[in-house]
Amino acid sequence: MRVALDVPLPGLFDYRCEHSVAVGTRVIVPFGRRHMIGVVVETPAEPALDQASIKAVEQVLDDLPPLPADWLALAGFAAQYYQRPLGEVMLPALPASLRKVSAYQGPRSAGGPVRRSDKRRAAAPATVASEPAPNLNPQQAEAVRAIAAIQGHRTVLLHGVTGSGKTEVYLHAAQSVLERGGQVLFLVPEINLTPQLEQSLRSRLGGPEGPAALAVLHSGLAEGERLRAWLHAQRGQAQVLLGTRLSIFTPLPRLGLIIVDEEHDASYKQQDGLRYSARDLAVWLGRDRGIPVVLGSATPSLESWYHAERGHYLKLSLAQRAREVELPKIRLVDTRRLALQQGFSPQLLDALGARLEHGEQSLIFINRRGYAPVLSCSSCGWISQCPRCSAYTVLHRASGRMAGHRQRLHCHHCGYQAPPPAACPDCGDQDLRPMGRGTQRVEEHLAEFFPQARIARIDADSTRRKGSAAELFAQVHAGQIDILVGTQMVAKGHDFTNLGLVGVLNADAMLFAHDFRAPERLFAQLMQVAGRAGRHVRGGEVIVQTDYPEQPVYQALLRHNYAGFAQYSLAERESIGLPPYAYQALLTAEARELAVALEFLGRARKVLQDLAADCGASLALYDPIPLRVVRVANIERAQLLVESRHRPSLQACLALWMPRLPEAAEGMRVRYQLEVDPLEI
DNA sequence: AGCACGCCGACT
DNA sequence: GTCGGCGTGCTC
Repeated sequence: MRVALDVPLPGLFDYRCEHSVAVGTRVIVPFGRRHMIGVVVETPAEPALDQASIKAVEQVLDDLPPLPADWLALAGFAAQYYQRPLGEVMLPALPASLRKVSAYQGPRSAGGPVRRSDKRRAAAPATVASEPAPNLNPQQAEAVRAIAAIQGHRTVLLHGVTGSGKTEVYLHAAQSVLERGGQVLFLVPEINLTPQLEQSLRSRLGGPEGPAALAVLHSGLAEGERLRAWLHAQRGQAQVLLGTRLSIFTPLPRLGLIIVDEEHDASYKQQDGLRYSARDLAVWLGRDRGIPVVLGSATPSLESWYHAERGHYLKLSLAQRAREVELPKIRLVDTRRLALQQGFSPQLLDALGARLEHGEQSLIFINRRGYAPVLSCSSCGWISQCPRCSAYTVLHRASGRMAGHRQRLHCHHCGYQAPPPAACPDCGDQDLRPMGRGTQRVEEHLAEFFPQARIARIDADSTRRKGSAAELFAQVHAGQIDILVGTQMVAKGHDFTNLGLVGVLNADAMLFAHDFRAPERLFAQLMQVAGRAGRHVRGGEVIVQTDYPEQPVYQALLRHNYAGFAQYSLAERESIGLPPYAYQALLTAEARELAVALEFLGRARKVLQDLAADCGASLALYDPIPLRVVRVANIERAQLLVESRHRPSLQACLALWMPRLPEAAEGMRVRYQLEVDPLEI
C-alpha cells in the first residue's frame, strides 16, 4: 500500500500489510528510526519499490472510519496545486491526537469525548435566548431567493456594504440547507472577532426540534476541544461548522453550502507550511461537491470581483443599509499645507472635541504600534537599527504599571529588544529624539489635547495578555471610553453602538508599500474602519488625513464607490498584466549571505526557463531580487517571481520545476519555499 | 523535518 | 581519554 506521511519529501511511501486496508485508513508505520501515523492513499497490486526495502505496517488504526473520498480529493488537489507532498497536506489537517503516535490511545479514545460533549451540548441551547428574525429588505430577500434557486454548484459573490445585512442572507441560506438535512460550513477570518455571529448562529438556526448543532473550530482551541468539534462535524452530528481557514479540511459528509465571510481577508491565506487559500479551496470544494459557495464582502478581492463581472460567479448586491442609518460621511483632509499639531489636523481635533461634547465615542486608527517608528540623533542623523535585521528598531514605552515611562527599542521583525542608548553611538550627542508616531504616542498626545477624555489603546501590545482584548473592548462597549486608539485590530467586526467619528492617521504609509495590492488593501481597510462609524449614531463621520487626496483610492473612498475603484484597478491590472489577468508563483530563498540566495534563484530561474522552452509554455520570469527587508535574524532573503497568463501552463511548469530545485541548490547552504498565488510580493 | 553517524576541540 | 559542536545523509 502507498502511505502519505508528514515529511517534507516528495511522493508516497510503500508498505507491506497482511490484510487489505481501505484507502483513507490511518496506519502506524516505521519510518527510519521513528514511528509515524500516515494515511493510506493507494492500494496498488504492485509496489513501486523493490521488495527488500519495503517495511510492514505496524498497526492499522480503526478508531475512525476511513477518511472519505471527497476529503482525499480535496487534499490531493491542494497538494498538487500548492506543490507540496500529499502527507504535508493531509496530516496537519487532522487534530493532533489523530496524527501523532504518542497521542494515540486505542480505538476508544476518539469515541469517548464526543459522547460526553453531546450531553453537555444538549443542555446548552436552553440558555440561549431565541432572537426574532428581522424582516428582510427587498434586496436581501432577492439574494436569499437567488441562492435558494441554485441547483448543484454555483459560486455567489455577495457584495454588501457594511451594515447592509449580509449576515441575515447567510442565515437564511444556511437555514434552508439545514431544513433539507444538509451541513453548512461557515468560514470567518478570525473567530475571536465574531462572538456576535456565533451567538446569532446558535440562536437563529434550527427547527421545531431545537437549535441546530453548531461546532466551532479554530487554532486557539485546546486539543481536546478541537478533536471534539472535528469528530462532531465528521460524523455528521454538527449541522453547522463555524471556523477559520483550517476548517476547510474537515470532513463533512452532508455538506450542502459553504459560506466565506469577508472573503477578501488575507487571513484566509495560510502564511507558512502549506500556503493555501481557504477561500480558493472553498470554491474548488463547492464545485467538487456540487454545492453553492457564497463569498461575502463589502470590498471583495479583485479576483472575486473579476470572476463576478465575467459571469463566472453570480453577483448579488446589497446596496442599502438594512437599518435606517445612512453611510458615514467621509472627509479627506489634505495635510500638505496644514500646520499639524503632533500629527493631528485642526479639522480632526475639532471633530474629536465636538464628539466629546456630545458624549459620543471616537476612534483614531493608526496602523503602527509602538511609541515612535525610530529613534534618531538630532545632530548626525543616526537612526536606531536592529543588529540582526536590515530594519529600524521601533521605540516602545514599556508596559505594566511599574514600568513608568521607561522606553525600549524593539525590532518588529525578529523580536530583538534593547534599552535606548544614552548617547548617539556615532557622534556621542545626547539629543536622541523619537521620530514619527505610533499608537502609544498618539494616545499620549490625545491625553494632552483632551485631558478630560477617557482614552484607551487597543493594539498587539496592549492586548498581549490573554483576555485583555476582550476586557478593553468590553470597556468601550460599556461606554467607559471616549476615544479609542488602535491598529487594524479595531477595524474588524466590532459593532460600536455609540461611535460617531473615525479619524485615520498615516494612511499614506500603506500606499507606499510597493506591493501592487497595496491600494486594494488600503481601500478594504479604510472601508472597514469607516464602517465602525455611525452604525447606530446619526451623522457618522470619517476623517482621513492624507498628502495625496487626489489618489484614486481616496477619491473612490470618498464616494463609497467600491465598484468604481474595482473597475479602475482592474483596468490598471489588465494593462500591466497583473492578477487576476495573470497567475503568479513566488520562490523565496534564505541563506546566510544574500549572494548565495541570489545565486540559487538565478540557477533555479535557468532551470525553469529551459523547462518552459521545452514544453512550449509562455512564462514571464523576473530577475531574482532581495526582499525589501533583506535580512531578518541574520538570514538574508531573496525572491524570484514567475508569472503566466495561463494557469495550467504555470501549474505544469511548477510541477516539473519543483523536483529539479535540489540540483539548483547543490553545494549551497540555502533554504527555499514556493508560494502559489502569493498575496504579497 | 527528525534522527542518525562522524570527525575535531576543551574538560574531569 | 570522552562530552558535544553541527556538517551531511537517509528515511518506503
